[in-house]
Formats: sequence, structure tokens, C-alpha cells
Amino acid sequence: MSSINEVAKLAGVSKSTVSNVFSQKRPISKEVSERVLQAARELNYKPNYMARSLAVKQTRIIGINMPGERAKFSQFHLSLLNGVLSECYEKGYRLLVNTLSADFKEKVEFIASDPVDGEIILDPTEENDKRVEDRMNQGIPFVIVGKPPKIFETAISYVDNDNFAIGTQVTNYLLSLGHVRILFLNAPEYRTVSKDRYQGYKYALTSAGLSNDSLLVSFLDERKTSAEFGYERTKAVLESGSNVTAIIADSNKMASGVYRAAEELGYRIPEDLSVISFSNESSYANILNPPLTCIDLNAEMLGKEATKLLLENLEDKNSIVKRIIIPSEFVERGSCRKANE
Amino acid sequence: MSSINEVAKLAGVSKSTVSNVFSQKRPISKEVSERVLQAARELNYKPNYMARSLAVKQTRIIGINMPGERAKFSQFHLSLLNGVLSECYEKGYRLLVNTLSADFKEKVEFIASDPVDGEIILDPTEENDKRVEDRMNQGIPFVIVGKPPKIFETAISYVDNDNFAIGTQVTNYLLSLGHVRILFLNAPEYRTVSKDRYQGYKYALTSAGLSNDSLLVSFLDERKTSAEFGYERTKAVLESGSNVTAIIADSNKMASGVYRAAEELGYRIPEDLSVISFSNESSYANILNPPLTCIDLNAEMLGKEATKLLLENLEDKNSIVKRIIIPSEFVERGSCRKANE
DNA sequence: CTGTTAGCGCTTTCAA
DNA sequence: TTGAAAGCGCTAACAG
Repeated sequence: MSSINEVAKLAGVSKSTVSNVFSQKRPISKEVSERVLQAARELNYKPNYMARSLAVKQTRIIGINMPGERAKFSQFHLSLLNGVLSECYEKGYRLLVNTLSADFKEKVEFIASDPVDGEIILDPTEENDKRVEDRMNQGIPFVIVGKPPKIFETAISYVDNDNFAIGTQVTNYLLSLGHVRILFLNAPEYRTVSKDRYQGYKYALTSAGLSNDSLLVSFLDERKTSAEFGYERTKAVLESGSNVTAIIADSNKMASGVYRAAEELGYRIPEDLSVISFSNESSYANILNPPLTCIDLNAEMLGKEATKLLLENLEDKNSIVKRIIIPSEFVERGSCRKANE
Repeated sequence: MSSINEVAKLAGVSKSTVSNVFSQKRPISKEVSERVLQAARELNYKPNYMARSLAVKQTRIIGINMPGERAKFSQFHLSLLNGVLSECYEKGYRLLVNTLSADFKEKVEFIASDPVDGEIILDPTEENDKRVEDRMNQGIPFVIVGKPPKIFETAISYVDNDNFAIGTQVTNYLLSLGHVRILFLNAPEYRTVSKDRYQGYKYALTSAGLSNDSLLVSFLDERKTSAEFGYERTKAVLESGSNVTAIIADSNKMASGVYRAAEELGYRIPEDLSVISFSNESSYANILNPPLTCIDLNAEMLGKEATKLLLENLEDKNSIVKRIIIPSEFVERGSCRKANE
């Protein structure tokens, strides 16, 4: 790899001239410019990324940070990631996926900071999320996908769905079909989304004049896959004779577990049991039989907007704290219908 | 952000001492060491990634490169990515997703090289893949997932499935069930995988004494989604009265299109039509009705092994060119059966 | 329009 | 066991 010095020498100019030929930060005569480009081509010169970053104190890399011990992407994350990528791609930024384990980081107390200008934080927890605290302290620019810990809610930019409204919406929908025994198979309890949606569910139910006895919720136990969880809970509840006539599932996969349990027990969907799900992986929802009615969370849009927000933040230092609410869409397919009298 | 100089000053030592306290590359007295650590803590010091990389000429970042205009991950890529991440994570490497468009790169003719030590190249094309040529010329370490362009086959390390064998295997399986009119809904024609699998298919068919007339193949037209393609081709072929009794689909999604077409035309699977697919997204394959028989390509393993290979390459300069063949697994579910007499 | 000179924050000789 | 100084490859401020 040849350096800027060699190019300068070969072209017979100073290195600042070479630098400026590429950056175009100051006018260079056509003649000199040609000579430099020629030399660069001959030497197969490419500017060194690290050296440049060190000098300008900026990397044009953003990071995406997943929680938990193992960095694993789910279907939802995949769509979100696609949104992030497409935006990075347009703006000429690169994307670094955070893959260093917490373990590893703690062992090496003074590990180097990530080589990023800013970060997108996924799946925050409601209380003390160490990741956001750290970044607040260190003054690293970041945005959150989801809702920040309460204490920071007005201090951090984030993009999220309106999960309370979503919880209310699906519940009201089911209520309007005459269901009153509605089981909510929710995300893990510590996640902010699951709380918000649960509140929405509760609000809809009590607003409809139903008592607290009507609240039927289970939070995902992460030792199980969501499909297993959907299957087991559904089976247990249906067998317990609790008269549940509708189920809200957190994800398409969880819903597939619900379908399986229903089939095994001889419940027909939607005749005997209505099912609705958050998140909409259309190819997945469509091959379920009957096709699954969903709330589309617009994961790709979440990723895209989060990225926009972050880049805006990076490029305009006095940009303000914003929260962006991404609309969700109700996608009616064939898994819900009027409750039997 | 405080720098090594400030730490050195506060601790009353030279910066090389500070550096060595962290890197432990030379012995430092306990006493001094304590003092430095204390100072670092006070100043909330974190080594600067870029500066360090510049000095050591190594980034501990690897890149993953997707082809095409838009960086978009599919289900298969997702599993693969998970494999890559888990390996990075263990070895303390970071992962950079290549998101700069070809457009953008060409406009800026001398764009800076990526800040990576090496790269994983996905989905190579059979002939002149510009990405691999570039990296060969520039001497950037890289490995390929899939088969390299022929001219480079012995010069580049790669990990792949044995796609010829896989093509043969599924075809022989179908043959053994008595099918002789087998439609192959393949990946795009320019992909190396699709050629290899097609050769395997052909080999099995001709080995069984069938003439070339029995070769029925369609390559994915990428203007369509694979589900659409599966649907349309199946419908067209079934309606044309070509007596097809079995279909090999490139992906689970494509197979879902096949299912839909079959249902519309009143063909029952597997009674009237056997379906088998490459790639195995178990949650997806299982909710198809009947569950889809697949060849599991072990995407996660592909990613993991590719990463291992690359890191091995980076850390041991005289490591050799290797090719690693990842085993695939035959997963029998309910979508194939004996052909009707 | 172009060259010279300092850094950016770290690691790595070379001396002591 | 420690310090001083040079340098990684680039950009930026200042001169001219």
C-alpha cells in the first residue's frame, strides 16, 4: 500500500496538494490535479481510513448495539437492519455491528472505545440500561429504537411505535368482535414494549367496563423459543377451561405456536379462536392457515428513521432531542372473527 | 475525551509507560501501575481506537461484503450473519457491514479503503466478480462464502456447500420415489450455486438413463420476489399439461409460492405433487402445510467457518489456501411421496 | 494556486 | 524498570 507521500513525490508536489486533489477542499490547477491523479493511479493509491479519521476526528461509521450476551438478530431485527443499511448506504456511512461481549469488556476495563461517530441502541430496558447510562456519561451521540429508561425520556432522541396505542387498538378490535376473554401472550416482562402494550390492553379492557379478572397475560420466558412459548401457554390455557376466545401474540412465530396448539386441541381458527399478532413478516403471516391478522410495526422504517435521526445529530451539532413515532398498520387477514354467542 | 498524555501527566509518568500499563508489553512496577490506573479512572480515559490502529496497522475489524446495488439481507443471510457474529464476538473482532454503493464508490474514484483487516465476500458470481478481482490486486485478505470465479478457484480460501452433490441428492431422492418429470426452480442463472446445482440435477437425471428432454429448469428472474416466481412458474407449468410430478425449489419462500399455485389449481401436496427445497428455515418450513422437506444448508455454520478461516488467515500470515465444504442435511418432512403410477 | 509545518493519539524503537 | 523521540498516514492552519 502506497502512502500520500509517495504519490506526492511521484507527482512532484507537496502532500497537502495531493490531499486537496482528493478532498477538493481548495482549488487545484487542472494541470497539477491531472498529474496527481495519474501518480495515484500508477501507485494504486488509496487513502488510509484510519489516518484520515485520526486527523479529522470523525470516522463516518455508526454502530448498532444489540443487548444481551450473544449478538443475535431476529426476523424483526433483520427488517430493521435493512432500514438502517439503506440509509447508511445513501449517506455514505458504514455500519459497525457491536459484537464484543460484556464479559470481555469488563475483563479489559479500559478497552478502546468503538471507532464510531455515534450509535443506535436496540431494545432498551425500562430501568437502568447500562448501555445508555454509559453513553450518556461519555457524551457519545446515540439514538434509541424503542423507549428509553424513564429518567432519560426527555433527554434522548428515539424512535418508537406507539405501543400503548397498539395494545389498545388490538384489544378494542377484539372487543368489537365480541371477545371478552382475551389472552395476551406478551414479550419478556422487562422490555419496555411489553409494559406499554400491556397497559394499552388493560386500558381497553377496563374502559369497556370489564373487571381486572379479565386480564389474562403471560410474559415470554426467554429460556423458551417464542414458538414453544406460544404453543405451551395456549395449550395450557385452552385446556384449563378458561373460556378464552381470542389470543394476542407478540410475534408471528409465537402465533405459529398458538396455531399448532389450537389444531392439536381441535380448536378451529378463526371459528373457535381468534388470533392477532404484533409484527408482520408478510411472507410468514401469509403462509399460516388461515393467514394471520397482524399489526405491522414497520421495522424497516424504524431502522431507517433511527439512522436519519442519528446522522442528523452528528452532522448538525445543535440539533435537538426528538422523538419520532412510527405509525403501525393494521393488516387484516383471516385469523379473527366474531365471537360465538 | 481525555488522551494518553493527560493520563501520563496526572500520573507523573511518560506516555510510553501509560501505554505499557495497558498493553502489558513490558514490565511496569506495581506502584507505578497503580498510579496510572488510578489516573485513568479519574479522567475516564479510553484509548482512541483510530490512533491505535494507525500505529499498529491493524484494526481488528473484519468486513462483510454483499453484492448488488442495495445491501439487503435475506433469511439465509441472516442465519449466516449470526454465525459470523458469534465468531467475531468470541475472538474480539468487530464486524463492519459494507454499505457503500458501487455508484458512490465509482464517483469517488479513490475512495478510502475500508478500515478492515480482511473481508468476507458473499454470493460471488461465476465470472469476473469485480469485488474479488479488486481484492486480489490489492492484496487484501479475504475469504469467500460460495465458490470463487473459476480462474481463482485454487488461489482463494472459501467455504461452501457441495452444491453439485446437493443437486444430485435431491434429484436422486425424487427419482427414487418414481418421479421423472421434475421441475427445477433455480436461483438466478449467474450465481455459481445455481450452476452447480443444475449440473447435479442434470447428472442425476442422465445417470438414470433419462434423456435431455427431461431437463426442466427455470432460473429466478430477480425482478420478481422468489415467492411470486415460484407461484407463477408453477402455475404456468402445471397448466401447460407437462406432467410435472415434483418440484425442486431454491428456497423456502419460493416453495411457498409453489404451494399456493398448487392449491389454486387443485393439486394436493404431496399426493399429486412432491415439493422439496434447498435451505431450511425451520420455523418457516414447519408451518407450511404439509411441512416442507428441505436440504439444510447450515447457513450459520457457513458464516462461522468463513469467519474462522479469515481470522486464521489474519493471525497467521503463512497460513495456506483452504476450501471448506460445509455438510448439508436432508430434512425429511411431509412434502414428498411416491409418484402415482 | 501551492508548500511548510504542526499536529491527531497512539505504539515502538533506542537509550538510560 | 522507565523516559525521550520518532513515526503511523493523513488534514489543517499559516505563509507565500
